[in-house]
Amino acid sequence: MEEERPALEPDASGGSSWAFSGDGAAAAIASLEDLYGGGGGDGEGEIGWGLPLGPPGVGEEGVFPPLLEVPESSSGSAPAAAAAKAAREERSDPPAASGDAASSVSSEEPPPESDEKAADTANKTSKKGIKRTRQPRFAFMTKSEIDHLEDGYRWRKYGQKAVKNSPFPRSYYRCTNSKCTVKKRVERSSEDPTIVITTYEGQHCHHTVSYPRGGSHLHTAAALAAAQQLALSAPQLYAPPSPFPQSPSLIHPQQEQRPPSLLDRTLALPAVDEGLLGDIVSPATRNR
DNA sequence: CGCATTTGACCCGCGC
DNA sequence: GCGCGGGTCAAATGCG
Repeated sequence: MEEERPALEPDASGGSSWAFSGDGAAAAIASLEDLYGGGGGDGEGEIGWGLPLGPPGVGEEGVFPPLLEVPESSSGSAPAAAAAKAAREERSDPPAASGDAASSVSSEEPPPESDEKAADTANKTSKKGIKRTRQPRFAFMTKSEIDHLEDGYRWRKYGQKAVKNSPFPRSYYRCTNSKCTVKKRVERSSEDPTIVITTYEGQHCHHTVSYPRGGSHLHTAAALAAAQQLALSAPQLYAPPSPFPQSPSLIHPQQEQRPPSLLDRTLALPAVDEGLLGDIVSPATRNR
């Protein structure tokens, strides 16, 4: 099985390092989808998988900037939490500032029915009749020992929940920037505890901070952020009218002298509206 | 003192 | 109609 060597090959350099080959990307993802492959994926919104486009330079680390993001519109079922979230989000969401970025994002998503629903829900609660903007999501799979990877932004944890079918809890983070409505979910793969799945939701309406905490493992995580920005500006994926503050400097974070034991590779996954893991896997890939 | 994290409770939509 | 699962809030606590 040499030719079909596992996409992920533990590197001898640290045990947490993985060798990666072009084709491996797909395989890696395949394996992951195998982990979450729940089945039930129709070829709805076909999504491609991000392949390692980064130069071999970062290969050792395994940073894969390219990422996919999925329009939630394709999924017929609106996330239950979404509506609920919607109702609450406005609660204290300063549409003023976020409106800048959020609005641009919202323009790409169909506010229609889901919004209607949300509105309906919001209506019930009254005083919350504000339309909520659904932000695109980006999921990344990173092989790391730590859950919360530094990505150049400051996050505040606002919740943690146990995930069904997974011994690992899911953590919810929110950008500390009051004007930023970006959220992040972090959870570990139940199948492979060494893999951390990070899902970003929304776009930062500000630049990264200067790593106040000494951003150690910032390299890959930063790539995620960069990739996120890239994806947003990628015409073929999405073309938000308002460009977000890109951080070119993050695109090649290899300069970071990464800490001893951290992620070694990151895969970009499309996160669908339906959920995290189960949906992260592209239906197309699932079908394979 | 301010900020971040932790943890339990609550809310909501969906599926059965 | 009920139960389940997901997501968020808010009070309490700890740390720098």
